[in-house]
Amino acid sequence: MFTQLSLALNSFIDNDLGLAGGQKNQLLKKHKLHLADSLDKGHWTTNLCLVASGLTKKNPRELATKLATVIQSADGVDRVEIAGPGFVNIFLTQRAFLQQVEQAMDLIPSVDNSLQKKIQIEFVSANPTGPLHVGHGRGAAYGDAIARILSSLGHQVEKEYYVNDAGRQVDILACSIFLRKFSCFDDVSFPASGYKGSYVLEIADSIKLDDSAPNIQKDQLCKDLPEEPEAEIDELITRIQSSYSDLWLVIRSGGLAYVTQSIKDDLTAFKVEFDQWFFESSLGELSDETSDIAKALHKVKQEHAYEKAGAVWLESTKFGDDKDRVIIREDGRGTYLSADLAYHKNKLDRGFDTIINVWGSDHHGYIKRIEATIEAMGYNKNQMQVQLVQFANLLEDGAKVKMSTRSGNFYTLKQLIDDIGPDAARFYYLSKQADQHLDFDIGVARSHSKDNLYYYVQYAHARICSVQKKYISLGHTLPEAFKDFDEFHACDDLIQLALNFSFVVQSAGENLQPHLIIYYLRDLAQGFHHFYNDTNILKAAEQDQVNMLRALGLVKNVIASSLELIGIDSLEQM
RNA sequence: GCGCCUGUAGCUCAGUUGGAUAGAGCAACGGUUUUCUAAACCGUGGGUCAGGAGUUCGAAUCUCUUCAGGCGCGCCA
Repeated sequence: MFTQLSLALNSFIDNDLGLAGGQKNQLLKKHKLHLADSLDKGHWTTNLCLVASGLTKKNPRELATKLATVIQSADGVDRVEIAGPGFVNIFLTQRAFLQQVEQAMDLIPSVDNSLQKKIQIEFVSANPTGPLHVGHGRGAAYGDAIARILSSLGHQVEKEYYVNDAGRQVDILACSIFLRKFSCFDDVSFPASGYKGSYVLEIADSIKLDDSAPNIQKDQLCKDLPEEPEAEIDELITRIQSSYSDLWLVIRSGGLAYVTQSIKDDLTAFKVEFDQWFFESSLGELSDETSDIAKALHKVKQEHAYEKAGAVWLESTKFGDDKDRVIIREDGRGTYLSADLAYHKNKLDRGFDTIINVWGSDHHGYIKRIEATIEAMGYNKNQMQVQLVQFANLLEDGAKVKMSTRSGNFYTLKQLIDDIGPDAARFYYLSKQADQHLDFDIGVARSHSKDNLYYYVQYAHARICSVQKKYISLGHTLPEAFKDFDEFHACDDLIQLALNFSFVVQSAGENLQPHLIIYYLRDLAQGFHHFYNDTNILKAAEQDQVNMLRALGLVKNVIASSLELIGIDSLEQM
């Protein structure tokens, strides 16, 4: 129906408005044809005449009168009303209205071939230095949801995790494991900047050494250390690397492998699977001229960099950054930015139309910088889109759950999943726009009470399943089409809501906002519960039963599909 | 100081590419079950959309400004 009505609108635009090309394009872009939010405004409604009146300087209601006659002649249109300042409300015949349900079976229309894009989404990308905590869960749920939504719309989507395995943080982890494995410190004197979580001990235990126990000179290693924590840990790393180089490498790679695997396991439990794990180390060494990182730096150094105080600076201010940035340190090592620059070059060279970076919102100051490096390398910064995800406050019965990483004592994502299940967790992570603060109350998520929106939605699905079962047990088969439906009105509101599904998905995809689906689910579930309480389906006239079951079949599919788009399984019974 | 984000009902938030009387959940109060799952439903009260000015046929939405809050501003990652 949408297509037919669009055609009618277009013919009106072409034949009756007499607009020049530029104005016409503006009109095509700005006007809307959408499902009415309430049936007393018709089934479909358009603001075309209001927008057109601004461009043609004609009275919107006069335009509407003309448009009404054009639409009136379209197939399936019962009547047309002009409302308010010039809205055109379109009422379909009941037959045409319900036939939309049959057409809606193909629930999500793919975008046109010409608009299909190759998209890469990079998300989570937490440092491999410990288990994922609940803060990471939101990024995981968000990235995975937009990946599902975009691919359902017909885009080609690849999910990637960037593993920072080359930096100092991993050295600190390796050092912490080393110190634990050989009990170099007690709990009190353990270096303040080391990782102190109990998982470090687990890793230490898991690493089996081939040789007989190595002889570690603890006194030598631990004496005369600097007071300052950062300097202390750096000094320890240096000493271990030089005195026990083979052992260091074994522990470092073993620790990294262990943590990476545990992150993968946690994500699997959360139903997030990545297509690609990209290791920072694969970009190579700066000293190796053939490496990706050396080549990328070479490229920007030629035109957009200079030397100052022994370091190499990128002229990022030329590309809108606040200040220039160091890319090669005084001591010759690269900065984090240099690795990221090479990583983004690598991503863009892989031929994606769009790369989406999902970052914690504390990184927002970094956006301009990375955009500048992308432009400095000669790419278009608009190919990259950064989506910020704000950290979630975890509450338990109204009180904040402590998340101290320093002590190593924190609520992990795995614990959350074990506690309330991956589905409820995903649901609540996505229940608010990603770049805004979220208060996530575990008590509510766990409860089986009416404050729990997750169960409210699932209950609607389960209730439909239950009615269907009962209906089948009475000897019927589920209808696949409406029957003699010209006068069937019992499910009008519900159907109107369900038909909106494909528009919601499109909007969620265009704006990268999965929370729109959550709110849609709530509205749809509400519409269903309302109908269900109002109507005794299995006591209705037989003809109506068939049609109700048909309508509920649509609603059930829409709920299940919506949930699937955010990575949640629908419940058949509760 | 500079930059980004936020301010909507008692609370938590939708609605922000300008559209029709600003919505929902919770909380409060009052109802609904011999009936397909009451994890549900119905009703009542509750708002200067932070304040002010502007643009427009029309502003919670756009512009300017004031106030309040959050975050970011390393040769860290």
